[in-house]
Amino acid sequence: MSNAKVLPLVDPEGTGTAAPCCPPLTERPFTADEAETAARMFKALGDPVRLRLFSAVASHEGGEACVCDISDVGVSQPTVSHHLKKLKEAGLLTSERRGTWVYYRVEPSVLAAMGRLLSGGRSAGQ
Amino acid sequence: MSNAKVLPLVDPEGTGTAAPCCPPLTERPFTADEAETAARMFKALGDPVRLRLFSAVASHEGGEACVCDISDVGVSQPTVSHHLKKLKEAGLLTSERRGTWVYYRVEPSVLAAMGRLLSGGRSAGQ
DNA sequence: TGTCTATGTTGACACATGTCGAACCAGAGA
DNA sequence: TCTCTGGTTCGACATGTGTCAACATAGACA
Repeated sequence: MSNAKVLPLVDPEGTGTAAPCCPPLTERPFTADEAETAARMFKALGDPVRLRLFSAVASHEGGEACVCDISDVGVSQPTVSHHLKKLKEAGLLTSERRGTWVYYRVEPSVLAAMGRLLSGGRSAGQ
Repeated sequence: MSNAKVLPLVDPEGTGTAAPCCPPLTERPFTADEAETAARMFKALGDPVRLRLFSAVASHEGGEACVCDISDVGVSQPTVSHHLKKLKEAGLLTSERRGTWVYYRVEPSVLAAMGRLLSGGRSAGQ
């Protein structure tokens, strides 16, 4: 599975110079296209198991973790793999095989962009 | 429909003093309970139609809008109503009837808390 | 080479979700 | 009171999603 088809959700540098997928939620009504793109990210985090997996990876040292470290979320391993794939398809994680183990890593720029999307860059109070 | 059953997702003031539902995603692995709570919010925003509705309300003057202003999202009015109800149940919106029209309003503190959750507690611009 | 362990994939199933039309409810105004 | 308009709820349906068991694959090691 290639990581090449990560969605162009955000600017890779997180600088805000390259246009992210969407303006802050409070800035203007989303177009259908913007909503489709952003909803994909939110939907990926809209499952408790995926949220735990994502949080486990994000909070692990170096922002990466092998599957063996995070697969204790109460579901079978195929299910864990399934959810990790979903997170990867949403552009929130990337994976890399190193020997026996597969390591998953967060995309910090995506996290930052989603935070910006929600907090409007300002203090979220409009 | 009462707004009384809004979930205790975040501290109502957005000050961070009252404990929000969850730590930043990057701080520690979510517990099953934290994940369940936070996933409800993300899932609510994980649908394009809901995201457009929410963005339309959030970007409207005063942070509130009547249904008639935002129901042009390409689906029938019952469906719009259905999604607005979902957003309300997730604690992202509140509603109030004023005469003929029903007005929906965003919960700024919820937005801020979600931004904080994603950006690790810092100012979301990383 | 063969075997073992760690992951990913496939197929199938039950359940949740998005959508609509029709019916219903709440105010406004005549 | 009746009627009109804005909005919600109900019932039904098609689709999407989460889950697992079983199978397949990749690398390590003997």
